Amino acid sequence: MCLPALLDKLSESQAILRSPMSTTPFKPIPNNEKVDLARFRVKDPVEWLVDDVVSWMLDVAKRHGIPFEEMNMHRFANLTGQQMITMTEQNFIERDPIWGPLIYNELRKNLSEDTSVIDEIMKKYNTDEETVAGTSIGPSTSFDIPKTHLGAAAPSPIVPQFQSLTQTLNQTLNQTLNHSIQLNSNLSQNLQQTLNHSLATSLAAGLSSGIFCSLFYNTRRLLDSKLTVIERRSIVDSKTRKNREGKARKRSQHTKGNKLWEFIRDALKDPITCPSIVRWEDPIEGVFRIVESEKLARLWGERKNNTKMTYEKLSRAMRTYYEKQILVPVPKTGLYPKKLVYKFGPGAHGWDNIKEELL
DNA sequence: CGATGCTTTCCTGGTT
DNA sequence: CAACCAGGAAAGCATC
Repeated sequence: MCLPALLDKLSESQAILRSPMSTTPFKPIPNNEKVDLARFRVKDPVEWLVDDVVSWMLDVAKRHGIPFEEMNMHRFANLTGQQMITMTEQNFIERDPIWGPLIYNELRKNLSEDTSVIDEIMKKYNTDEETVAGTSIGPSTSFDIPKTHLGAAAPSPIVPQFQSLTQTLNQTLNQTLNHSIQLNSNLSQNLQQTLNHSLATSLAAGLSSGIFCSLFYNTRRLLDSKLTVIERRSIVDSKTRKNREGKARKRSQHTKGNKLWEFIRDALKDPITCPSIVRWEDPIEGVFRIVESEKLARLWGERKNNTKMTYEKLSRAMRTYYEKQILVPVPKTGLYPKKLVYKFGPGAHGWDNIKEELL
């Protein structure tokens, strides 16, 4: 995230507000530092990052002829779309007494039908979170999950599928979290299994991706709030791995994070490249597909400053990962396309978001 | 400066 | 037939 860069943009935005939004996409390099002021247009509000929120607000200001400096932009500049969706009109007014209602209404306009359900859930989530915020965050052995979080709530318009899902998730979470108190070393794995379970269940229930994103996001926040410092430390300690002889592992080489599989993993997280160039086929299993092979090769070449990179060469490098189990063969189940599909293996890490955030 | 790890390049042959 | 896959061999390059 590069808020300073955004604020720099804001200071230049007299010009931005006068001229039409640029429709020229930025060079699709993952993790680049540029701020695409039009990117929010191609995303659902629920997917907006902090940059997107600010871009959107600039757009609102422009459309309504509001001098952007009159908006309390800084009061919104640390919010993601997901967080913004959870806010009430009053929350908007608190942040900007003058333009709050307008910004609130503009956001409502952006939300699709699906998000009315998300909204309902998130409102409930917020209520609970305020309660949680008032309690001690210190070490605790209680992992009680607020009932209203996960479905056993007062009557609501939430669809039956969702209620069923959230009940399942509630049970699984409680089981896993309580079990993890005794088995700290397995905490990370358990959490991951829990989330995988929730994902599998939601997919099985045929829920829309919007609802799933909301659920997944809530679950992550919930788990985060429940993890104690001690537990986090135990996870970090477990990262200090040793080899089979018990000796400390040699410090890894090529620490620049410039490995091909990391580049692809990061491309799968970047809305600039995913799903247009690479996309998940099955995020639970780590199965992904290369959509635009030559474009991906070009991007990889740019990253390595090698204009001669081709997909043939990139794929050869990919195949060397089978030995190290960074990639593993894609199951021939017929579920996936036969070409351009790969699967992350135990040697790869960080492709699972929850794992990434916890470690 | 050598060892090491990670590609990169080239290649042959097979599959879709 | 083009595009992709599999993997051997060797070279290149950055880092330790």
